[in-house]
Amino acid sequence: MTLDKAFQPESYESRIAEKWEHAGLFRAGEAATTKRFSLVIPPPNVTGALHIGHAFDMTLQDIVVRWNRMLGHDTLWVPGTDHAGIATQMVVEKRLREQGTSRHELGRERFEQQVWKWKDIYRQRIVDSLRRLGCSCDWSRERFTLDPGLSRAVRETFVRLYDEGLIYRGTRLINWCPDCRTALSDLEVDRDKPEQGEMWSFAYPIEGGGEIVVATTRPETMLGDTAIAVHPEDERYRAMIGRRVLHPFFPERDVRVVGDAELADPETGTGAVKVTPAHDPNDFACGLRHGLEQISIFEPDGAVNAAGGPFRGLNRFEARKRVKQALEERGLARGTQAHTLTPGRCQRCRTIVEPTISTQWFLKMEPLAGPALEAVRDGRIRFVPSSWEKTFFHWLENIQDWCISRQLWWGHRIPAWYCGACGEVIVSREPPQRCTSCASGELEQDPDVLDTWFSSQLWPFSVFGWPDKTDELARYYPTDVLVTGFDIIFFWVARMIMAGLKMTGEVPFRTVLFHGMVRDAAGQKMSKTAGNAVEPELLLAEHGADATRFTLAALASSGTDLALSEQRLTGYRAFMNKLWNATRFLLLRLPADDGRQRVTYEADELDDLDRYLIARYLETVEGVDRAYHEFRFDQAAELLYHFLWHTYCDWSIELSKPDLADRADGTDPRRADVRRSVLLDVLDGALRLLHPIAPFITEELWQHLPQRSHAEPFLAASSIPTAERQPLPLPILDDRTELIASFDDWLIGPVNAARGLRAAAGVEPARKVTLRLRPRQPGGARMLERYRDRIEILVRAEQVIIDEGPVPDEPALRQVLETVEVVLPLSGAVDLAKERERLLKEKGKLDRELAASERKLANAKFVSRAPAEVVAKERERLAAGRGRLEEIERLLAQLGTG
RNA sequence: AGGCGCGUAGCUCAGUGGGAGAGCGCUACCUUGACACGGUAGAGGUCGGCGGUUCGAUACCGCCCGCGCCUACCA
Repeated sequence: MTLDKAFQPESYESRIAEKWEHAGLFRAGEAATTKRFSLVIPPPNVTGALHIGHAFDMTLQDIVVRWNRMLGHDTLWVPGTDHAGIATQMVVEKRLREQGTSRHELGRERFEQQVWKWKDIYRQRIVDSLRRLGCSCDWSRERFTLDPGLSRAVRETFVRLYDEGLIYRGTRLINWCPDCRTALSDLEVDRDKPEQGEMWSFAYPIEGGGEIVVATTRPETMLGDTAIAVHPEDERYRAMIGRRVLHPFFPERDVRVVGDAELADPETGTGAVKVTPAHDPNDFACGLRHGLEQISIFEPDGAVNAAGGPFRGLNRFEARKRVKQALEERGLARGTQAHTLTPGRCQRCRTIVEPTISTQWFLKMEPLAGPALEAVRDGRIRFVPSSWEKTFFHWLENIQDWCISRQLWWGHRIPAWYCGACGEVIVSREPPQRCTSCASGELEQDPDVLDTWFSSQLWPFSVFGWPDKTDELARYYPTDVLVTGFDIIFFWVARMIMAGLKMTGEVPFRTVLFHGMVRDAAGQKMSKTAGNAVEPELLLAEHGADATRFTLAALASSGTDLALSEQRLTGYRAFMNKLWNATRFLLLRLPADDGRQRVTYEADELDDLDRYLIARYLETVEGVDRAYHEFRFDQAAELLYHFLWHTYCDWSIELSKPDLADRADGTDPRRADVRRSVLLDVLDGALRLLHPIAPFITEELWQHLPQRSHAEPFLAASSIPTAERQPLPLPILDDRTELIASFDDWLIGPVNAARGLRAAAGVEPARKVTLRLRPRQPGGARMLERYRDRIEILVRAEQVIIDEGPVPDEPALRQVLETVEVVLPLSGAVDLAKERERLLKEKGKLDRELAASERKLANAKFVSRAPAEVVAKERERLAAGRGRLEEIERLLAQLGTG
């Protein structure tokens, strides 16, 4: 059972995914554990395939999920998808257009069938991608927002909120998309780039003489003007208040000058504002204040309606031209000025939104916002990072009612019926048979559907069967954590909190982990139109799921956006290959046949290297454990990368090679067995630690390791080492700090110095050298003696002389460490000038450091006010530095004379 | 306009009141029996600027500059 020479993720990932699923590892409720851990997936839209942002979000979730599962919790991750009303309807309509038909031609029922087909295809693709990414969801609990159960939750919520008076039907100014032909909520209106426009002025003649000049960016709306507003204190216009102006196209219309301190600002423009109550939010409010007539001038598609008289039938932009033209012809144009403005655009189709008076369903938000604010303020819900709380508070404190009805065919139909006989509105969980008021059977259901987010906000409990009091709901709700992007903090997170508190009386989750957005290598937003979007499927195919996940985890630092680059991916792919080969090395060094177990060993059998490796491992366990606790996946990834590549491969494996080599000489077989077992146990532990981030490769490699027991058939279902609990029989060393320091001082330091000298002298890598080590501390010779053999290997020395005697005057390169003077004698000539330069550089650096130390210690305030240990440390630094300086000066003197 | 965040090596980013780190990239050398998706050694930074607090500031505070995001407004 050996491994391929290079790691090839495609050779095992799908096999492992199947094994996991077949074994039912991710089904919650199977383990009889007391503590449970649950979360719900932010359901991807069935609009299309998974994008890289999803892959990132899902990777973070799966890390949390796998980590919890390995902690022994009954872990449930509920997967599912979202119907995404407007977005999905749009893509399907686009498809229909390409096929030369339309939803209107098909009719509602057949159109809905088409969308369901679309949904089936993309749900499958999404689910496949999630599996491929390694997501350990409980697939037996997959949900879709239009499932019967979830639809029932939507109706239940609607009826309850209606009965309480929180949901109401009203005629108000709403955001209308003339292209999608539906109402939008405030959040679905984007204001992106400022655009160049004009401020165009024209005059309204005043009845009885004179004129009043107004400026506007939308001249066409003057067709719906019903007043001119001026500031009541504005001297220029005060006398005109109450006067009638003559509408150029509708002279019979009663348009008057009104005084309105809120709308009119004397500083802006001419100080006089035209008022179009039916097509502007501020004008609408002004209209209510003054009882103005609201004249809607557009059809749902944005064309001018009958109220526009001669301009009827023109679209908004054509109408603008023609209105301007007509006003010019009448001599009423009064000039133009360049003006930048940022029009509101439909989030989905980018069409400029038309504020329109319309009858829609609304949800009162203020009564819901209070408890949500409270839940975050008092810590029942924790935001990570907490900086998002302010944003959340600000939005909820200024919240507006939510327009929840949409003029779409794809979504949850509004559970309201209208009586054709008496006009009664009946809101009901189930379709009513007769009018509750007049008993007529002539009932018609509201044709509209609800905003998608109305159902999404119920997701954390609707997936568990709410409103029924199911066992699942009792066990897994409230969920523990929600992992999502900050871009939907208002759309989704805030609304879930409000809905959860309102409908269940409990918070929907205890912690919200916000992450940033995935950008391209240059830090630019990814978009299909810009052509810089990365398909997760391609990444998985090219680098494997683990390298992709590891990259995303490593870049996921505290909620900020991340720049994903190909270089990063290849780098971490190389790491996976390194890990693969380290395991391969161990497996190749195992006894050929029956002895493929890890022997048990006693703590006193461990040598210095075993103990050093274990010490570093335990250090890593603690760091990674802390990082997972704090959702710092970047730190976990970094610690594991460093430990596995550098500590484990570069030092431990390299130093172990002689012990594990097939040698007929007197190598102690017991020693080799112990070393192998330690290496295997530490690797086993490291694979466990890494598993939440890189599940496939760790599972594959772990399956190849000789197991300590068969109690844990899968790594995915095994336990993870923590600061408190070690699943492997490694000793908890209590002298870790000393072990590590000793290794660094007497082995790693001298080896690095000697290698540096080799390189400085230009010694060919293959050439063996003699190395002289002169301990500079008491007991140093004994320490060096301990590491002599290992130093010999790593420095490629044929001889290591540990020398406490007087300094031999030989041609050599030297480096003075705090603990050791490392001497590389050279049989050939030493380039004296070069060596002098090297030592001078070292001396220069030391001089600067010593000067700084001396200055500090000469400062009476430092000595008296700084903590004693800081002062002591500084004194030590000074003493050690002086010692080194003396040595270097001695060497320089020697060079000068020699 | 208000709010939030960022500015540290060529790039992407960690980090801490007590002489700055990582990954990648770069340079030189090396096909050594786990791995060239590799190894060894190196170069590279007045931690955005100016003030303040402090014995000591890259870190804390204030102001400024630059960048990004969010909310609001935009006759």
